[in-house]
Amino acid sequence: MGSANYDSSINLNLSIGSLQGSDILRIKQLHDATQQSFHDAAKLQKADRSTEEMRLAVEENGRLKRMLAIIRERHCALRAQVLRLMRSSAASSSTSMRTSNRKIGKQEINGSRRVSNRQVVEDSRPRIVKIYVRDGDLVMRDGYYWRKYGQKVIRDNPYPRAYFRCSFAPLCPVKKKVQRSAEDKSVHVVIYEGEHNHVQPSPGKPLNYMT
DNA sequence: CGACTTTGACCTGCGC
DNA sequence: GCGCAGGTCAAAGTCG
Ligand SMILES: [Zn+2]
Repeated sequence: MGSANYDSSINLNLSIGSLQGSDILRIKQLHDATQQSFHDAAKLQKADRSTEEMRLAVEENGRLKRMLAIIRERHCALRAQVLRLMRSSAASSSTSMRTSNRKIGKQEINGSRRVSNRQVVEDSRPRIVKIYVRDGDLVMRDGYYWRKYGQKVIRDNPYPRAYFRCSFAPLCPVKKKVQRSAEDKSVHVVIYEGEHNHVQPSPGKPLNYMT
């Protein structure tokens, strides 16, 4: 069931400002543990196919599933918190500008893997948050409900840009644009615009997804 | 049947 | 004013 290359689909590297503390570390550890367990489970299933082992594997699978759900929920919560933080810190943008407004930590392609991930390019009054999210094929859940209301092909970009509106509250003015990076297909550029006027719906439950 | 996508048409700001 | 590019509308379609 679980595949050995599962790690490619869960790639939570949240590195933002000063928030990359113990939370991310903990999630990473959980993730690694899950990965290890997936490996073990796969090995078990392949090694011998006695029903006892099978039962154990199924049991393990259930536990792992639960663990994964927890991880996902925490990841979702963390991401929402990051968004909130960015928005609230954007409110006090009078004297102290943030770090370099341009490129913060782009990609340091030195050895093998790029570590770039999320960066804020926040600017302007009406709370615009731009996020570069890289996560293979993990569904992008940010804890809100979105209704798609348009899609356009942007010049010099082979991939279309999708327009979403927050549909949790009918009066919520928040909009969201999603578009893929021209070069790296695994990078989505998400632009949040506006501020929610309602509480966040239950995080981690059924939400929309897109690829 | 209601909520959401899809998709072409329509609108708008901007440079020429 | 015209044309283009980006943003939005809304009718028709899809799904549970
Ligand atoms: Zn909202």
